[in-house]
Amino acid sequence: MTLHLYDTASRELRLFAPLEPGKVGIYICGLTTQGSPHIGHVRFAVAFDILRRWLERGHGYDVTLVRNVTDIDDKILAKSAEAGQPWWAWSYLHERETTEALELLGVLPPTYEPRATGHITEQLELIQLLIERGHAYAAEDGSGDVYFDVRSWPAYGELTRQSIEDMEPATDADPRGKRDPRDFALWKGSKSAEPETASWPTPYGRGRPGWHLECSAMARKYLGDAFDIHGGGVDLRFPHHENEQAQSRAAGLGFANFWLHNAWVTVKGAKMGKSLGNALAVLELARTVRPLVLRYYLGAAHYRSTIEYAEGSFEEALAAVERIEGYVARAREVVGEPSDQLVAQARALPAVEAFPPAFREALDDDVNVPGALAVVFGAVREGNRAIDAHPDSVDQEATRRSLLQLLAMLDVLGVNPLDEVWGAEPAGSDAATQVLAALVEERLQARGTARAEKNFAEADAIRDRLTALGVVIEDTPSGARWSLR
RNA sequence: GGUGGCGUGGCCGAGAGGCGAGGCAACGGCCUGCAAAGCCGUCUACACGGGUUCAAAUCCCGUCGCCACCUCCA
Repeated sequence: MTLHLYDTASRELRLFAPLEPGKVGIYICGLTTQGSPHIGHVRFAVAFDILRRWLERGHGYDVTLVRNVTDIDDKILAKSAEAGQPWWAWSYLHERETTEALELLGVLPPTYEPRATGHITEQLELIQLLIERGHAYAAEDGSGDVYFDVRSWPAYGELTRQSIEDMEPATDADPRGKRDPRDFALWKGSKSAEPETASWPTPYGRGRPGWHLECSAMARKYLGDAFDIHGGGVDLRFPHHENEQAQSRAAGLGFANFWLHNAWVTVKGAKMGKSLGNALAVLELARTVRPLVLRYYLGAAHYRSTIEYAEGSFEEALAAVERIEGYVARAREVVGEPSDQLVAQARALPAVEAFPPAFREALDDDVNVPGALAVVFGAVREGNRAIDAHPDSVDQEATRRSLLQLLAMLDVLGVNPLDEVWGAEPAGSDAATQVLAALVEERLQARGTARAEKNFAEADAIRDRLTALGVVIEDTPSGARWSLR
């Protein structure tokens, strides 16, 4: 019961305890609505999905997960203009694509998903508070910009341990009405080239949200002045998270208790990016790689370790997934219960019964998924061994317990092959599937007859034919089993 | 210049002073008519150079290489 998480702010593993007993508030940055998501973009969602599931299933916390959508920023305005589309259409299109990608990967929906443009009032309130407290000012050049005054906040830089003096001055940034080049925009005055719809009236003139303020305002609204965990990708530490913390704390809010940051997905050592030409778009990839395999791949490494994508990475993940699925299928045959019932029972299992100590220890140790997977594979080996030991008289009750425990563990990691999110079972109830099953059974009977007559040429021909069509045959003591590849 | 991180077997990827994580691949064996799946076994690794210690992949010092962030970034 002692969960430790690596807090980026203190750079150490800290014992996690919620601010309010039994409840955990999490705010995550990351939804990209500038373009279609690639697997690097969605890693954060998988990583924090596992944390969220563990907090709920392993610790029984009531989790409120807020995942924001920053649906307006410089890039969205620029890209949509380039594409000749309204910025809001552009943003919403990509928001939907991202949501689709995350659902495909079995990421549980957040409790709420607030949009920056839906919280203008809350942002203006926060600006007002910062101005009153002497930490923000409206630009004196009449641009309508409002800046955070970094010199007025001595703690500025504390999250990433940087001192203002050592920072590279922003060479490309427009100094405009800034008192200090490192001051950042809370609010951006509308420019003449920008669409009318991208601005809102304020006491400082028409304008739109800066990049950081929306997170502070929305976290405050839904999670309170202080909340438990703030997450996002490593690259967001500075400036985004540093600025969020500065503006929230300067406004007198406690803000995040823990800062968690996930690492990148890289290709040949370089970060993945559309502009770099090495991006693997999730929705495209999903046409050739099963979503469950993608999910396994993205979740299998520790969240703070870089995942290095290489040729064959998905094949490896597939092999691992098939190893798990192989045992699940075997055990399910022994147990003989429908998968939805098994999943429900595994989910209803009390945490102490569901999770072996080694599994619990691994996830309690800063969400050590590789360690947890080692327990999973150990369970798979044990289970296979138990069935192999007495193939003719398998202990049904023991197999059932082992299977439920395994499913519970897989469920926490979001890679439960029986989970309905991965789609219908091959042995589904639709007409086409039933016809297929009947036809395959017929061929298998013919093969069985041929084998009984020791006509192996004929038997192998039938098997080869089915294999070529994508039907995998496995002989078991109780007869041949088939599955679709 | 500042800040943070990384270098582990053929590959991926945990661990963090003694006890061979795990997955994939390969090879050998069991099982099988042959396969497939499964099981058993083999491959005993920690960038380099010093140091501390009874004991270092792990701690300390140095070196080399790689990456991220420093106001667009998952």
